[in-house]
Amino acid sequence: MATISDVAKLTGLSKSTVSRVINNHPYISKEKRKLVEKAMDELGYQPNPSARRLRGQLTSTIGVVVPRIANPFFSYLLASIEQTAFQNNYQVLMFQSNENKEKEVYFLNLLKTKQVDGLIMTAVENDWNTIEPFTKYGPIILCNEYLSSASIPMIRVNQTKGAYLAAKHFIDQGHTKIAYCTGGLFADDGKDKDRNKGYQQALEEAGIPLNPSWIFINKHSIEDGKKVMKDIIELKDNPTAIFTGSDEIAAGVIIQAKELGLKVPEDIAVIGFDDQPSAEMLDPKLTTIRQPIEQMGQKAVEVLLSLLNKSEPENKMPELPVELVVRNST
Amino acid sequence: MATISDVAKLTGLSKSTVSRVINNHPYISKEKRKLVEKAMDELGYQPNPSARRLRGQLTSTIGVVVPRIANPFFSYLLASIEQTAFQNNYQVLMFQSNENKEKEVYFLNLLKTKQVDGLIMTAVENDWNTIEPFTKYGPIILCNEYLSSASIPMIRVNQTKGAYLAAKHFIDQGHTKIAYCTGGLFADDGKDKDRNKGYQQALEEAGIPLNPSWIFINKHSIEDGKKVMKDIIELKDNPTAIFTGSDEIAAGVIIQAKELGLKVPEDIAVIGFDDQPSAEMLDPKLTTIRQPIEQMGQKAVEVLLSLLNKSEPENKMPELPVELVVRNST
DNA sequence: TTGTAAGCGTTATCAT
DNA sequence: ATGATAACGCTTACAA
Repeated sequence: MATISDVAKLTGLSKSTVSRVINNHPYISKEKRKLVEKAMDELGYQPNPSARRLRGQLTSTIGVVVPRIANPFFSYLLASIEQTAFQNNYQVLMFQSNENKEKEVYFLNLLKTKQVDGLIMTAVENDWNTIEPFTKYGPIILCNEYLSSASIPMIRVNQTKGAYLAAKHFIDQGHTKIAYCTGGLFADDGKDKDRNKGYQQALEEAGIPLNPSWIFINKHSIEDGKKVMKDIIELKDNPTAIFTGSDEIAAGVIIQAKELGLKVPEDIAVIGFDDQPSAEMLDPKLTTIRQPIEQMGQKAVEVLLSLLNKSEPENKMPELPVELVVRNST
Repeated sequence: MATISDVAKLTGLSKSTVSRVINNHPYISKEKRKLVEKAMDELGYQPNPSARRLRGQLTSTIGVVVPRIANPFFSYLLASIEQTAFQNNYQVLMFQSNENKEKEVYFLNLLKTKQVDGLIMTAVENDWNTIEPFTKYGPIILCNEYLSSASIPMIRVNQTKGAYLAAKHFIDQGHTKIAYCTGGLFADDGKDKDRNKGYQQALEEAGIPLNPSWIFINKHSIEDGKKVMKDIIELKDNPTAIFTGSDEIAAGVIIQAKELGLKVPEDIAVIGFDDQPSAEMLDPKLTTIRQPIEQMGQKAVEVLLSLLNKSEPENKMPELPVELVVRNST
């Protein structure tokens, strides 16, 4: 590996001059610049990032925490983040928290040791009190996640509107018995409160009372979706429509419904959330709420980088738009 | 951030002694060791990885190159790699090549600058001559990818057997007109030659001649699958079965077949490759070849780490088993 | 415009 | 068993 000294030696100049060329400092004669550039090329020279980092200069790596990368939502988000980061000459250190608090803390420590310059968290497991102390070592931002107690940038979509659109769509179609799944609890705080609010709001506007036996909490996977459908059919009073928290749950619901001999949407209408490729694979194709995943990742990187460059981002709390995509499950 | 000097100062010992404690050197009195450990704890000391790296010591990051992380196959693979790496105290720097040769070279350079200690490539864009020179900076291994000209470890599944099983399954069901999709070319070398071989072998054994108009090359996505199905229906002589190169292509084929009013498997039987969650979402559920993705990622990390520790891995070229999963599309 | 030298946090070598 | 010191590759005062 060629070092800066090799370049200096080859050109007969000092390390400082070479460094200045590398870092695009002003006040360098054109001829020496050319000379240095030629030498760097010849030697295949690349600055050593560890040295730069140690010296307190250049930042180049951002960390991204996802719960599980195999979840398509997060893999799409990561794809967008990596791409945007790369365009800005940043690399991405990727972690799965696996919904494990200790692992999350381990990652946060990487900020402390400057392994990463900043952190994008797409989900958080610990509470804010645990995370807050790490913010003094580097910027941490939330993307997709929401923490009401935190005061750091959060990139998110208008979840309330998403849930509202879904419920409203059902109501417009004449449904009044509308079930609801959430990944968290049906409570007034927590990350799902916005969606809960949207759902409630639409019902309220239409004068439809809430039926607690149609609310399903802590649902995430395809299997959960199947289970929900099984539970629904056991109810005395069956809902005619269900708004699931994700396309995955929706998939489970639809698969199970068909297995039970039910017709979608005639017997039960289904709306998902995310608009993943699987939405098109399902039969009937899934009506769902589209999240602007690509935009979310892009925005997250932009905000983080502007924080790293000490310039305040224009908007630290952008709220990205959601959209109802009507297909055949409603 | 506390440094080693802070610890030295607090204990009244030298940096050397502290360093020895950190690195578990022998010949340290129990009492000083305790003393140092206590101080490190108090200060919340963490060794600075950049410094260690610069000093040519400790390694802790592996790089993983995938084509597109949003592709479920690769997101599952990455999930497994990250998890295994974490269990071994390694971090994962993740890159998407986006099938771009230059970006790939950029990543390879990270090995040169010791940003990553080793590299797992799950697909390669450049040819071996371009990649080979980088192997002198650190171990590079292939996982899922195969390069006949290379002599580095390759973790892969028995692709030949996978394709053979699929074709054989069709034949056993009485099919003789069996179409085939590949991500590459239908040639004697290249990454898909093993699958091509398996397909041909099964046909040959059954005395079925190859029909070139049923061979589709360079197929990858759902859209490609739809296109293939459209092309098939235009043929004078229609195949009755198709072995696609991935579950994604299979999804496209099935979706399009239904749109064209064809019944799967009655009018056309379909087999995918991978066994992704989407295989269960499709209607009919997809018969497919299951790859042991989790095992692949795990094995890849194990081999890479043993290379990093200079110990030869027991088996540098493991070939993992595939399996036919019969569902309703055949 | 260019060069000299100090220092970032570690660990290895050489003393003691 | 412990300590002093140099070196890893880089950037940045400061000097010239």
